[in-house]
This record gives sequence, structure tokens and C-alpha cells, in this order.
Amino acid sequence: MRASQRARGEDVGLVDALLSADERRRSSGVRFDELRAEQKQLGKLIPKAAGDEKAELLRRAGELSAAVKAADAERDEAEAEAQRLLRQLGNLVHPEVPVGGEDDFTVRETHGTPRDFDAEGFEPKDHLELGQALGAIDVERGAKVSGSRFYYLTGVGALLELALVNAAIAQATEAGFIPMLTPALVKPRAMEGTGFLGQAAENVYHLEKDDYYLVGTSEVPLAGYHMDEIVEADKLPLRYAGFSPCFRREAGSYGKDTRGIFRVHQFDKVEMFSYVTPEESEAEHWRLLEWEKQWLTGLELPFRVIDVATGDLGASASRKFDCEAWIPTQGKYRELTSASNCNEFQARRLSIRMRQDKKVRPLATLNGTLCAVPRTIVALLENHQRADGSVRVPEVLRPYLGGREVLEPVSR
RNA sequence: GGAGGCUUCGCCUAGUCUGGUCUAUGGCGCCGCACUGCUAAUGCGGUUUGGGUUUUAAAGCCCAUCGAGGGUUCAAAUCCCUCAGCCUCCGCCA
Repeated sequence: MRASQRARGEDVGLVDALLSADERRRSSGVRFDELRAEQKQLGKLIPKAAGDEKAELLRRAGELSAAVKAADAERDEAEAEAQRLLRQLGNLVHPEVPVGGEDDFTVRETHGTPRDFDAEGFEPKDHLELGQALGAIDVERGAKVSGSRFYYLTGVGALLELALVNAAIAQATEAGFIPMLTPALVKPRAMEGTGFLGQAAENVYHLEKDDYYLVGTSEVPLAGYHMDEIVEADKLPLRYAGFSPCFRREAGSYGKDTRGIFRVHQFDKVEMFSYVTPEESEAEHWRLLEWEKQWLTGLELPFRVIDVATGDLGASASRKFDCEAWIPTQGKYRELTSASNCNEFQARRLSIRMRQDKKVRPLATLNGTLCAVPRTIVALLENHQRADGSVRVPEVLRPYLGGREVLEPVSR
């Protein structure tokens, strides 16, 4: 493993320990097989034998029984150790990914132009001020009922979410994705297999009493969907568009994005998820990115595409493209969508394989956001606001908003 | 929440009471071959998954796998315990 591939010094030592555990697993396994073979032979002889001969066979069988148990225990222990170590390894990183931390991304492309509010002669309001004026967002009562980072979408805000979700599902369906409504609570296996219980574990909600996890994205139930299955290669690609609530603890982001609904504990999201052959994964990654670009372009948002750096990839992605929309009041591009190529990483952990030319091997999984609702609302309100506090509705959304062309402030 | 039933190698299924001859039965589907001038039908063979081993490769051979894990035993699909999933009925509920 190239040291530059991932900013993780422990990986090299980890690999050595892993190889040693695997060798122990193999050798004790061979011993177990041999002992078992002899034991089976005796099992056939004993019923036929009698007298002294039988007594001798039983004595030997007794020895074998103990030896088999010992070899079995050693193999299990080595296997568990190898698995434990293996699970600590992140995915291999694509060679073109920029090395470094959160700020070391490279910008691949930029679309649209941020509006010049100075030239238009007014100061842009932020999404919360706009949303409150429209009667669309209520964070005070969100906090009263559930605490910080919770919110209500009210009136036209609620309608806006439903419109976004319907438009996103329509685009995905048009592109051949199968729409899916997925469970939001999953068992540990699904969470672990998708790679969310490693470094990201502190951001995951866990229900102690029932040992359920609340998903942070429908990527988890969509990856788990084909868990322990063997898919015929000619059925690939399998593409699903999942819609689900997403729950994130946002631990370690205290004080960050505290205003409004940019960073919240619960939101709804339409997610694209693809199962493809490993050979197709890179091409599929670009396709997911294209669908995201189509979506943001349709919403008439200025955005750029970045190639996320090694340190910010998470455990499961080998490469990640984020689409970041321009947020006028922040004067920055902020993440709206994210497309990850996990290649075989999740498939190995979840035991999802494909059969091709009679061979069975792991397939590749990829995921990409189509529409994370609150952030999309933030970008829409801020970018399409007008001097009087009303907000223009981009054309693609109008059919889903009863033909509405403008959202107007309401008096309360 | 309570009571009962079930889970066998793609699907269905025999086997579990009475542990060893289960190297898991049969049917369907699928694959290959044979035969019939096509199709159909018929016959024969094959058809879980994972690991190991040998080999240029293939075949072969060995081990595990009867929902999962543990136990009893020389020996477990079969007996015991724990857990999970599915189904039926009762209760509760949107």
C-alpha cells in the first residue's frame, strides 16, 4: 500500500499483523481438516467393531475429539483476529485522488455564475430570514420540541420539500433507477458493512435497548438490500433511488453552521445507489456525477465539482466527488451532493457477489446524493431571492408546486 | 406482550420421534450430451456455497456448510440450551 494513498500511518503495521493472523488461520485450518478426516473414518469403523478392537478405536476417537476441539478453537481465534484487523482497513484510494485533508480537494469544474447582488442593488438575505418570511421554516419551535438542529418545514416549506422529492424521484426514474422507500432503522450488520461504524461511528444514532441504528443515509439500507446475495452479472447494473429520513448526531460540529437548517440532526434525502461490475465502477461514478449535475443545473444553482482529498474520504470510498452550490450569504461553495465509488469495499463486507461466466466474485457499489432536502432549500432560497423577499421558483419545480412561479412572503 | 407452528444444497420436498448405512431423498427449474430432418417429447449425466490441496490448466481429492451460535457424545440434519427470522391465533395499535 502506498504511503501516500491515505493519510494513515497505522496501515502498514496493520497489514503485517493481518497477514500473520491469516497464516495462523490457514495452518490451523489445515490441521483441523486432517484431524476431522481421521475422525470421520473412525466414525464408520466403530459401529462395525466389537470387543478389544472397539475399545481401542474408542480410545483413539477420544484423543481425536480433544485434538479436533483444540484445532477448531485455534482456527476460530485466528479467524476472528484476522477479521478484526481487516475491518480496520479503509478502502484503497484511487490514484488520482488529491492527498491531504479537508481543504486539499481539487476543483474539477464550475457551473453557472454567482449572482452579483451589488449590481442588483440589494443585500441578499440568508435562508433562515427568507424562510421565516415565507412561513416555510420554523427553527424556534423545532428547538422547543426537539432541541437544537431540529426544525419544522411549514406551509410552503413543506410543499417545497415534497416538490423537490417528487422532481428528484422523477429524474431518477427517468434515468432508469428503481424508486425505493427504505427502512430508517437497521441492524448493526448493515451499518458496519457500509463502513459507518469506523471513524464515523460517533455521528451515528444508536438505539441501545433494541440494538438498532438510525441510518444517516438510505445508502445503508440500499447496500443492505442485496446483502448475502449472488446477483447474475447480466442483471447489472442495478440502480435504486432511495428516499428516506436521515439522522446524524453531528458530534464534533458544535458551533458550526448553527444558524438555520444547513446542518441538522434529521432530514430527508433522495439517494442514488448502483450495483455494477468492478470494471464498470469508474464509468458509473462519472454517470452518477452527471445525474447530480443535471439535477443542480435544473434547479438553476451555481455550483462547482470537487475531487475530495484522501483525508476526507471516509472508510468506504475510493474516490468521492462533491457538488458544492454557491451560498450567497456565506460567500462560499457548500456541499449539496456527494458521489462515492466504494468499488468492492462494501460488497465484501456485506457479502454481495455477482456470478459471471460461472465465477462468483464481489461486485462494486456506488452512491450519490440526488437531493438532500434542507441544504437544497437553503441554496434555492438564497440564490433565487428577490429584493422584496420573494423567491423565484425554477421552472423544473413548478409542475410539482401547482404551477407556482414565485414564493411570496406571508404576513403573520 | 401471550400461545403455538415452522426454517433442509435455486424453488418445493423426504429425513428429525428411535444419533452411525445421510457420501442428505424425490420433483421442478437450469446446464451438457444422446436421439428424433425443426420444435416438442424421451433417455443419460450434471447442478449449494466457502476454504484448502494438486495442476500450465482442467478434472480430482480433503474440510466445513441442513436458519445462527453454543452444548452432550467416540459420532448430531437428528438430542439439549440460547438467539434470529417467517407464519397462525389472541391482545394492543396508526
